[in-house]
Amino acid sequence: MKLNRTAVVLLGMLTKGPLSGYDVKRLIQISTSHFWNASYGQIYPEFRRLEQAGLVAASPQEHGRRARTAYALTEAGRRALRDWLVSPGELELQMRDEGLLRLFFADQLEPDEAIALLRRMRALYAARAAELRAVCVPTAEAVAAEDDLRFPLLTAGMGIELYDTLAGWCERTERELAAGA
Amino acid sequence: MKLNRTAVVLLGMLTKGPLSGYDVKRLIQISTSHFWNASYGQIYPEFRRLEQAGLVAASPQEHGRRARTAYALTEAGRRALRDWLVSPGELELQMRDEGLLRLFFADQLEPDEAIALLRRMRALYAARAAELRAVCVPTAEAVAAEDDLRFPLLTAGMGIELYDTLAGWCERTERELAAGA
DNA sequence: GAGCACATGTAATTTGTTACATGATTCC
DNA sequence: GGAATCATGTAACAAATTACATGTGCTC
Repeated sequence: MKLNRTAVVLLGMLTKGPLSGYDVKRLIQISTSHFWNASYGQIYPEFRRLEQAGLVAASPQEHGRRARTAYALTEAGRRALRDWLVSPGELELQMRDEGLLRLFFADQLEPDEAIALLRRMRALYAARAAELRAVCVPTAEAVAAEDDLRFPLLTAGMGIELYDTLAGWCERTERELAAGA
Repeated sequence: MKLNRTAVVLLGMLTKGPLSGYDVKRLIQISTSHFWNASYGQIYPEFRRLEQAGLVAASPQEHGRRARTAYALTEAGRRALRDWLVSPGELELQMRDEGLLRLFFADQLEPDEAIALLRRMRALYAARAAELRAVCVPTAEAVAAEDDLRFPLLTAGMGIELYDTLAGWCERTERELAAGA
């Protein structure tokens, strides 16, 4: 079975223990969403496909009176994940930044409108950096105890550096534009 | 008519003059693709929708003996673009970085495999930075002459800074992991 | 007992990629 | 004249978002 990226995220999240679709979505939100996101509409169907392929095992549970399905990684699933992690080929790398898209066409705007746009962008980057900082604090403590959050902490750190860089660039560019106008 | 992002890219590219689908694709490749991409499968159908909405006007041309359709921005199109550029709401911001995704789950890897991954990532970031530098050189000269490439040059500069930051982070992290192992 | 956050999922739609088909032009 | 590249487009498919439907438990 050829793994798509959603499948990879699901399998990867299960390496720490069984999870439901909802659990995974919540984990993604605070961790990988900054570089790879997935919605319910992808998660639940993908779990079923993975089960059919034998890469995860469903274990129906009770949650109040409501049905709930948690999935556990199988040995085949763990192997498939490892194989994917070391597979060769182009690493997909793609960004969608509506702020930059607007800025690219900003010669259609008045100077003050362009500056206002840069401020909006900066606020967004700063907010993302703050989010990541918020999840990093408890994570850093947990890493001291056990080591398996090391790489999540690393990627979060990269995100912080990235967003800080972007916010800084906006600030400088705001000043440049203000001076030029 | 509600503009989707592909429509915005098309209208924006036309502000400098009439273009065919192929022309636009080529322009996107060397400019916006770093923060907003579009494929032929989106471009050609979107041009037809924009024409039906009266935001662009088709002018069939000869290109050798082969048919070729170039589109020009109409006044309505220019207005729609401007309206979108100043419209409020969340700015979409999303990244898909397969390298980071792999790194996030790298506790499933051997230390040297993780380091090899970081090297692959760094090579990719460096290549992207180099691409952007290559288009910046001629652009910077053109800006000196006329001013309407100012914002494209600005966004390219941001891209360079971004990719340089990421490449630098990889290099540092490679060293850290090597020391820790 | 009304409202809200938590929780689980599906269906419809939109968006985006990939593979294909075709022809013209250029360079060797 | 053969291969590579430029050029124009469509159709099939895959991926992703959004809106919806439903129920539970908590708090005011």
